[in-house]
This record gives sequence, C-alpha cells and structure tokens, in this order.
Amino acid sequence: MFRDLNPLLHSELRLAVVSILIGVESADFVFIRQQTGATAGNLSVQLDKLAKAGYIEVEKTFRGKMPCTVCRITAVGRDAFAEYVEALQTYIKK
Amino acid sequence: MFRDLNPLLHSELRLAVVSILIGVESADFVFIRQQTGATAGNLSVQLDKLAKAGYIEVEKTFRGKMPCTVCRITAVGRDAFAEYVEALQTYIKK
DNA sequence: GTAAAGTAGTTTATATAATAAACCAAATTT
DNA sequence: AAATTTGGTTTATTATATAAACTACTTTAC
Repeated sequence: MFRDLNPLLHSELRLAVVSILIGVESADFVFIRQQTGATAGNLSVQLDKLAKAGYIEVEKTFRGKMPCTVCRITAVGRDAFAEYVEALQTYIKK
Repeated sequence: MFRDLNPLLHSELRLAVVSILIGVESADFVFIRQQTGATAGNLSVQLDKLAKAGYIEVEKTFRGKMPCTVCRITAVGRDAFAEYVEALQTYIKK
C-alpha cells in the first residue's frame, strides 16, 4: 500500500532546495537561502548531502571577488524527485 | 513561497497512520501495523505522539481476551492533515 | 592603512527524532 | 506445564535537523 519515501528528499529543507532547482537552470547559495529562509549552516549541510547523493551539482565560483556557490539539479536528482512525489501520492491522495 | 510542513505529520510512519485513519471509522493497532509494515515499538511510540497532539484518539479495549488498541482520527487531526497536504503542494507542484 | 562591519560560507556541537532491540503480561499451542 | 505467540511498552541506539561558533575574505568608515 504505502511506498517508501526517499529519506534524503523527505526533509523540509532538502525538498525545498530540490523543488527550487527543478524549476531553474541553476541557483546560487544566497538565492536558495533567501527562498527557503534557512540558516546558512543548515543549508550548507543539506546541499552537501544532496551533492554527495548525486542529486545536485555544486560549483564554487566567484561573482566578482565574492565567492559564489552555484547549484544545479542532476538527472539523478530529477528522477528521485519524481519518484518521491509519486510515492507521496499514496499517502496524501483522498 | 514555501509553507511550513507540520513536523508531527512530516514523518513517514505518522503520515501513513493518519492517512489510514482518514479513510476509516477506526482501525486497531494490529491492522495499522500490517498496513504500514512498522515495528510494534515504533508504532507504539508514534501513536502516542499523535494522541498527545490530539490528532488521534486511542481506546484500549479487548477483542475477546486479547488486548486491542483502537485508533480514530479527531477533527483536529483531520484539519492538520488537510493543512499539511496543502502546504506540501508548494513543494511538489510542477 | 587599519579598525569595524558585512558577506559567503564551513565546521562543530547540541537537541530532537526515528528506529530497533529488549522486555513484559497474558493467551494459546503442544 | 513448558514453549510459543500475541499485543503491546520501555529503553537504548542511531540518525537528523538545527543552531552556534568559526573562517576567510571584502567593503566601508575613519
């Protein structure tokens, strides 16, 4: 009856991050932080987990002289998200 | 942009429990355990949390000579679930 | 030019949660 | 009547989320 919910995505912040990245070509640390309202520390940790799972790519660059961390979703991440949403339907469908 | 996800419902097992109870008049411990595949210990703990939050009612009775723990969703639980699902849409809507 | 404040993060520590393992009491089976 | 099963609860362990503290660098104000 109930499908497993990918624990990596079943986290408010990581889900929000992936949800953002699904819709854009890329997004930087500061933008994601603003959109989610997360603390920098928490965001840093969660981006790392998503990156280690291969769900996102993280590129460290500079915008002018300031460091700028750019994130992109990967095909793996996209698939995982789609599967998570599908599994979730078994819990929340009327 | 992102609505808060009620942490009490944002748990695979508690969400499954509430999801089951939404659809029936009542369900007992053994039935919920079978449907969710949870261990008895975990289920016991999570039912307790839902009960303490007023999301479900737990009635301890007997079926014949065997103890039987019957659970029902409350109006509060029903509302919380509806709100959780709505908030979740902001994360998973395309 | 240097002190103070701000930006963009990372690392570490702590609180909370999920889960499993161990346990208990009573019923059933052999 | 001993062993097993049922229906749970309690306790201990592991994992997770989060905040606090820190680092490295930049910009601004004196």
